[in-house]
Amino acid sequence: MSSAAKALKLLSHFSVTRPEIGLSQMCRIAGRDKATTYRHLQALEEQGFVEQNPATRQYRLGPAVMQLAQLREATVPRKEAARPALAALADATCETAHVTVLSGTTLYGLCESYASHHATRAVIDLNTFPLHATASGLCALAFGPADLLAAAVTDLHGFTDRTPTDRDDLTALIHHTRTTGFGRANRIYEDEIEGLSAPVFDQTGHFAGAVAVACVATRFTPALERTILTELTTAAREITRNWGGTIPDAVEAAWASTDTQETTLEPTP
Amino acid sequence: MSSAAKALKLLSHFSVTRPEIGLSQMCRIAGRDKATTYRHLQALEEQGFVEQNPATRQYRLGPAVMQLAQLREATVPRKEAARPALAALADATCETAHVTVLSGTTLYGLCESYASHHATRAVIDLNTFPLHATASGLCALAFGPADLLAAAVTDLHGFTDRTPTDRDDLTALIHHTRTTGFGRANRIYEDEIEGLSAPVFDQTGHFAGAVAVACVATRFTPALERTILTELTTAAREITRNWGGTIPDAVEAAWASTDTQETTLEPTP
DNA sequence: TTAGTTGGTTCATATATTGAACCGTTGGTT
DNA sequence: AACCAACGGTTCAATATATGAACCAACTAA
Repeated sequence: MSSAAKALKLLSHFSVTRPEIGLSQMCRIAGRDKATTYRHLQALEEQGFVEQNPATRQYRLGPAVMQLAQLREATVPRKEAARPALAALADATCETAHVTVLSGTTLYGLCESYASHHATRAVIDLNTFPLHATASGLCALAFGPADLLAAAVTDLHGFTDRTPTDRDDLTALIHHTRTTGFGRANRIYEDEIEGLSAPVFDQTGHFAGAVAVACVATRFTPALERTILTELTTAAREITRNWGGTIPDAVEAAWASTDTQETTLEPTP
Repeated sequence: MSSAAKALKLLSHFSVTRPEIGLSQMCRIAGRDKATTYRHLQALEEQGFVEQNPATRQYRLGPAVMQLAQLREATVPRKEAARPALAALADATCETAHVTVLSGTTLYGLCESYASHHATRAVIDLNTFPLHATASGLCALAFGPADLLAAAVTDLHGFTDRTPTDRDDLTALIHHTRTTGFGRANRIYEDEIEGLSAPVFDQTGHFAGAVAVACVATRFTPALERTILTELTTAAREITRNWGGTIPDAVEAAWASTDTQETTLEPTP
């Protein structure tokens, strides 16, 4: 791995639950030498990607990322074009909704929308979504470029005892995703969360990302599932349109067949 | 310079007017070797900081920055806390308003607000603001940490024939900024733009950034200047409050004295 | 005092970066 | 069609650059 990549990777260790990280702590998290980590953080700080909290000396993300994000959104407006549909989705399902975007073989979170209805919510605290263990990831594998599967199987980490940890389990889930048009993560990432997702496409005609609902498992009923699936198709269509794409016929057909069945297919991984 | 820093620097060459950059073009802009640039772009792409436009093969900012920005804003909410005041400022002055934040010795743009009133507007297309040649920069030099001046004088690039290009001219402008409480960039960055700025402070009690108005020079009248100065103080106070800081007495005093004078001091650089 | 943190620094070692020269394509011109 | 220039991408020897064990100084808790 290039030195630049190593430095960049440090940024991925920040999260909502750990927004500030000290030098020693970062060494442990990243598993690298202290001197190296320090120099990398210095380089990042020089460019404004991190800054030190003057009170605690801990590092946190810097202002440069704000500016780059503004520019990215001005160049490729994805977030703004997804937000209304996402809010409507969260509102209609009373559960947490989010959108992911694919770049290369990595699935990034773009934005979330939390429903105000329930006190307990699914909180999205992921920077990159594991392809094999999330509903969005399954969508990517099912509808995205073929090389994703190869990337995914290099690390089939088991998050719960239902996580698909070998290639056959995973391909079964992918197949299910393709035939129904929905990604389904029934407690395969977290024990308490049921995830459902639908693919989104952009102007190139290729898979661009996914829109998903993360539902607290205890609230998950067949009725809610039907609602989520219906609303997911609406949201996926709207976001796809806003991103300048169209839903492929195969996906629309899959959705149509699932709608008529109105049954919960629950494949055992 | 570290290899990581070199790679990071590539990102700063993207701008609103140049959102996509090809490999060869990037080599020319960055003044580095093609192989090196290519590897750096690869590393950046691997981490999602850039992506290739599939149609043109040109590179543009990637989705990872969106996510980092979301996290940064969740950690240190600056943008959201500045936006309303900024919009009000742009609205009241009918000119372009923006907010900058200081990190280390670099002044970054945080957000802009454009007034809908006029067809010709000042467009903010800067990623980092030169300290010696912008109103915000002068605020930083006047009210920020002492080491900024040393950093500024290392590159006193002359943007217009009014840009202060030696240390004495610059210190005179800084002094003027300190006594009036406003940064003033009368055609020292662009010939057609008059800039006025006021400092903003955060919970550490130190200078955190500046709020500024960039006014098309032909519209700049003493009456408009008075309006801008008044609105600037309002905006600076509100943003400072939202950022958890307080305006130092010295600055408030400077503003008060400037208000009563109501004269246009125009120092010749 | 001691022992264990922390953020930050040094320097010899050797590993990872560098750039000139090199491909194969593409798109426009003659 | 042949040509040329510019493009994105690749190779490999030379060496500049990253690396990490050991080392500070400051701080905290026991």
